[in-house]
Parts: sequence; structure tokens; C-alpha cells
Amino acid sequence: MAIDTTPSSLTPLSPILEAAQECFVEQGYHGTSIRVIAARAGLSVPGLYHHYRSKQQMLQDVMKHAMTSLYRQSEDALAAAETDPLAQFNALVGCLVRFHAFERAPAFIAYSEIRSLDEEARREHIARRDAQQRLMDQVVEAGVAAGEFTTPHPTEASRAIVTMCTSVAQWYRMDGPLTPDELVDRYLAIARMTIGARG
Amino acid sequence: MAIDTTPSSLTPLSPILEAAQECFVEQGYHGTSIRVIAARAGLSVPGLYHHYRSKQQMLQDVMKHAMTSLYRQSEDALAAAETDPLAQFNALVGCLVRFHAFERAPAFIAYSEIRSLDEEARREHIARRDAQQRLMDQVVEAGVAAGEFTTPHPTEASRAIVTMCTSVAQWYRMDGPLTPDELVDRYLAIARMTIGARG
DNA sequence: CTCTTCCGACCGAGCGATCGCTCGGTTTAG
DNA sequence: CTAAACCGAGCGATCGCTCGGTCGGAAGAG
Repeated sequence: MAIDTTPSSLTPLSPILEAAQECFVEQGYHGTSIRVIAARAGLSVPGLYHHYRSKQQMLQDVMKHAMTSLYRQSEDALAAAETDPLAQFNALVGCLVRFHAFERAPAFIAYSEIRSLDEEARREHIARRDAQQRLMDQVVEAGVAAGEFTTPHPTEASRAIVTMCTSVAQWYRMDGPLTPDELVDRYLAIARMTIGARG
Repeated sequence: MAIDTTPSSLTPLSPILEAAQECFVEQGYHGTSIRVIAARAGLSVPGLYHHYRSKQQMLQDVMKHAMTSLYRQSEDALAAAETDPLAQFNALVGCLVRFHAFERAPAFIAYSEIRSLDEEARREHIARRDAQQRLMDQVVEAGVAAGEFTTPHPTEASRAIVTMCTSVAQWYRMDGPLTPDELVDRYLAIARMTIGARG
């Protein structure tokens, strides 16, 4: 029985999109030619176009996959946690940190290539981004309403916490000084201080 | 006597680099052709190349200007503040927030186009970025040593604070719901909670 | 003062290379 | 035999960049 070695990714990407994702991370969308995607995927250029309509569509699929993966994991984490505000908060922050630390490629693209999306796809992406932010907003709001969180600025604190977790994708290395567990523990502690969790 | 209307920018950019900067923000470096930079600057393509060696050099100049502006402002803010840790911290966080809110274009490019830099320029840029981070690290360290800041994770908290300030450039709008003063006040309050400032 | 020279600022046209993408096939699995 | 999977070659467009100039104003010569 095989062990799932990609704990954060619910559904795997196709090899082609995986290749495209890596190229987009390293060179950016406009800096990546379809020829290097094809070479990385072990295909010819027409081989690529047999599976995907355009380079733009590859980007859209990669970004949609990233956002829906994160959202689904967030929902699961919230559903699996106790219902009190602090437990919900810990679950969501932990999920955010893990995703951005262990799924760096999709996480990085999800916020660095927004401007490369066609207008309609960009609107959809931003809607997904806002929905993700709203999860945190609601958890923080609930904690403030329950008197568990003492921050005087729930909206801004919520955004600050999401962005500090998001940017973990920019610097975290699995082989760096912090183990995954240490990383999550420390960011949980920091995030709790940021919203002013009691205790 | 003229009033300086660009409070965050110590030295102005040339009109050409200003045009390049705007294009890079909107389309990204690889998504921007020199022809659109030229059009935006009101010049022909050879006109551009009379002043700058290459598109790459324009990017390097824009990014270097952004980083050195921020660093100089940070030094000035620290020098102008009282020497106690909390005052130094407030000065540095305020400076960071103001720069990323009011100088959105250079701030955005400074962290979104790193991968578009040539290898040597990228090394230099990252060195400047690290120096900027070190300013915050030192202030936080001093506060922890003085018993003013209670965070159990100074290094990670320092990075979290810098990144939450940095990402202000991604969403803040001058004509949005938050006035500049409100923005700075709230981020100061949030950052103080994040490092666990007493009182 | 005029005339000549010179130089920095600028541009029309276009170079070779590469871009995203497609045509007209062949190969391969069932 | 069919259909999905795949590819060599190459299309028109655009890329970064340059060639060979024009032009106006400052500087020097008479």
C-alpha cells in the first residue's frame, strides 16, 4: 500500500501542468515559452496542444488547482477541529502555513501570476482569493465576538495573518533550520499574539 | 516655496524609468516590451537605448532605486526616533507601512521581479533585502533583550512583521476605506501585539 | 557678429531570433 | 481498423536591439 507523499495536495496535477507550474515558478508566465514546458514534460509542442488549448489555459488550470486545493484543505481543517474560536483559528493558520510551506510552487504562482491571467479568469481567481480570506475573517470575528481575541482591528489583523502565512512560500526551505513542526508551532504562536488570543 | 508631494521618495526617478516602472507593475518585466515603455515615455525605441543599455538595465535601476530609497528612509526614521526599543520599533514599522502604501509601484516591483534580474543583480538585490530585514531583526532583538518585547520567536516574528508590512503594497488604495493615518496606526498596533510589546 | 564644427538627443527602418500556435501527417494502443 | 497520442516543419507576429542617419544648440574661429 502506497503512502501518500504529497500530504497537502488532494488531487495531483497532470505531468504537463506540473511541468508548466515549475517553469512558471522559475521564469514567470511571460518568461516561460511553451517550448521549455514541452521539453520539461518530455513532449513536443504539438503534443502539448493536444491536451491544452493554450499556454493561458495551462496557467488558469494551474492557478485554479492551487486555489481550490487550499480552500478544500481549509474547509477540511475547520471541520475536523473543535468548534471553539481558538481551535478553529489554530486549524486554519496551521493549514495555511503547511500549504505555503509544503506546496510552495502552486502557492507561489497563486499570488505572483494574477496579472498574467485573462480578465475573466482573473476575476474568478480573485473571487476564490477573497473566499479564502473570508474564512479567516469569520474565524477572527467569531473569536472577537466571543471575547477570546482582543485585537482592536479584526479586519486588518486577519489580513495581516493571512499575508504573513502566504509569504512563507517565499522563504521556507524544508532543508532549512526549521523543521515543519517547528515552523507551524512558531507561526501558530505568532498568529495568536497578533490577534491577541487570551492565555 | 514648493511643498514636496512625494514624501516617501528621496530622489525622483527619470521619466523613462518612471514609465518602465509603471509598465513592469502592470504587465511584469517579461510581459513588457520596450516599445510600450518607449511609447509611455514619449520616445522612440532608439531614444530609449540612448539613455539605457538594455531593458534589463532599466529593471536593475528601478529595483535598486526602490531598495535604496526604502533603506535610506528606514535609517532616517530610526535616527529621528527615541532610542528605546519600542520607539525604534514604531519608527521602523511606520516607515515600512508608509513606503509600501504610498510608493506602491517600486515596492511591488522590488519583491515581484526578483527572478527577472540577472544573476549578479539578483545577488545584490537580495543582499539589500537582507540588510533591510536585519534592521527589523536588530530592533526586535534589542526589545527582547530589554524585556520590552515578549515574543518567544524573535526571528520569525520579525520576518512576519516585515512581510505583513510588505504586502500592504498589494491591496492598499489611497481612496479606499482607510486613511493613511488610520492604516499606519492600525498596523503599528497589530505589529506591537505580534512581538508582544508590554502595555 | 557670422560661420563652421561638433556633440548629445533623438528617430525610421529593419535585423535575426524567438514567440504562440497549427498544419499535415505518423505512431501506438485496443 | 479506429481513434487517441503524438511530432517535424513552419506560419505570421513580435521580440530586444541596432544601423545609419537628422536636428538643434553650444563652442570655437575669423
